[in-house]
Amino acid sequence: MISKKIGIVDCNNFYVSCERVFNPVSTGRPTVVLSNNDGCVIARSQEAKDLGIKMGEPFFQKKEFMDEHRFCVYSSNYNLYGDMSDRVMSVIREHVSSLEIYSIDESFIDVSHVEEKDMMDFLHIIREDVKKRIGIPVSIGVGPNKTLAKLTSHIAKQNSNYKGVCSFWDLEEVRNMYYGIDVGEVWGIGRKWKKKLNSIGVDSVGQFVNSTDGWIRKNMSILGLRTKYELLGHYCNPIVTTPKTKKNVASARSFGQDVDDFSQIAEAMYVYIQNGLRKIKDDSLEAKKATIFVSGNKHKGQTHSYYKSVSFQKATCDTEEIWAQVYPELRKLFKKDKSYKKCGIVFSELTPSNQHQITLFQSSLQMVSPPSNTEKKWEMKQEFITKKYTTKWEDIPECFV
DNA sequence: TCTGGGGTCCTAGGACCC
DNA sequence: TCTGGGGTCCTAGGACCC
Repeated sequence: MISKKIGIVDCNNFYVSCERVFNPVSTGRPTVVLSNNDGCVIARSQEAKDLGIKMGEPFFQKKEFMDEHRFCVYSSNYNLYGDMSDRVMSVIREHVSSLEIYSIDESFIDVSHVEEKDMMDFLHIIREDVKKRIGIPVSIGVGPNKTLAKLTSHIAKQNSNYKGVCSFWDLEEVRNMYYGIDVGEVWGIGRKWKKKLNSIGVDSVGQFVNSTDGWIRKNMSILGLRTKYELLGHYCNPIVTTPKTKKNVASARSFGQDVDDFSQIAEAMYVYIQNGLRKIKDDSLEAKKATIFVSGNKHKGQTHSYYKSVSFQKATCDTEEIWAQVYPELRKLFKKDKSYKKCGIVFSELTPSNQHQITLFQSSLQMVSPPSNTEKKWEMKQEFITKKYTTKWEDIPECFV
């Protein structure tokens, strides 16, 4: 069997790095990017991490601290990050034959053709090219499979001597290193499984790979077992270069404040439907089913959450057609004596838009007019949003020489 | 005042059929 | 009417990822 060489290219502190390309003032200063509604921290610069800011920490709890330490704070700007991501990926693609975009800031690459002795040089070239042309720093880890590529890139980040790139084949005594790495660092082992493993005395990667197949299979399903075998060097999880067709498309948001007025919810839902449909149309898809939901503010102990699925007669991506069927259900879900913090829609049973099923009995739909504009209490808070530097003409930075 | 959003996969259990 | 086993399909829930 020819062994594979798989790499993971990972943008460092991606959202922060994107902001810094256009706001160099934040370079060197502790910097964070906030989730929608400026709710919690979802990206941190190294300086912010060093000051103890945690991933997912509520912003309002740290605001004062951040003011004191002269933080740069940004609302998330997904137009910018999405476009910067596309640019990073296309530079990487120039260097490899096979690339899987795994998330907005990560891609797996197949580098099986590169000799082990040449690997580090090869990785440095990619890293420098992305930095030079796009301005985004990346880390790269390479190993015999995805799980080990991820673990190797973790090792690279822990130790600055690696200068952001690390090859499994340059590491000595890998299996011994496993005893020094927390099992929770492994890709595929999350909080719950880590806790379960700890409870039987398994704390390190080394101990995990020595756990029995039976226990892992029973407690962590086939996925946990696959992770163990990848840590042992097997190749179980192939690179997927053609993007998988989506199975679900969701559009949901928390409101800027609690809302108890049906017209507000209806307007928000209408906007989210349009939002979701835009994503569906971009992929040339249509939906046969949609699930709408409304829910209370869980941080105020409100646990109410109501949802309802609607199956359409035929797959569609027509806003009015969907609204006509969703609106009456939304009306029924809404309870007058409750307040709500979030609503949304998940489209499922997606099919390519050119495959039209002929419907024999098309019942006529009672169209429902779109909601009229309200004062938009539901709109999300974005106090620190930057411009669409790369995707909107008016926002393109000017350069004075 | 203020606590994100969008995905995938696997499994157990219920419904239903023969 | 009662009784049993096995197969398939669907869904909700739970785990994971970023």
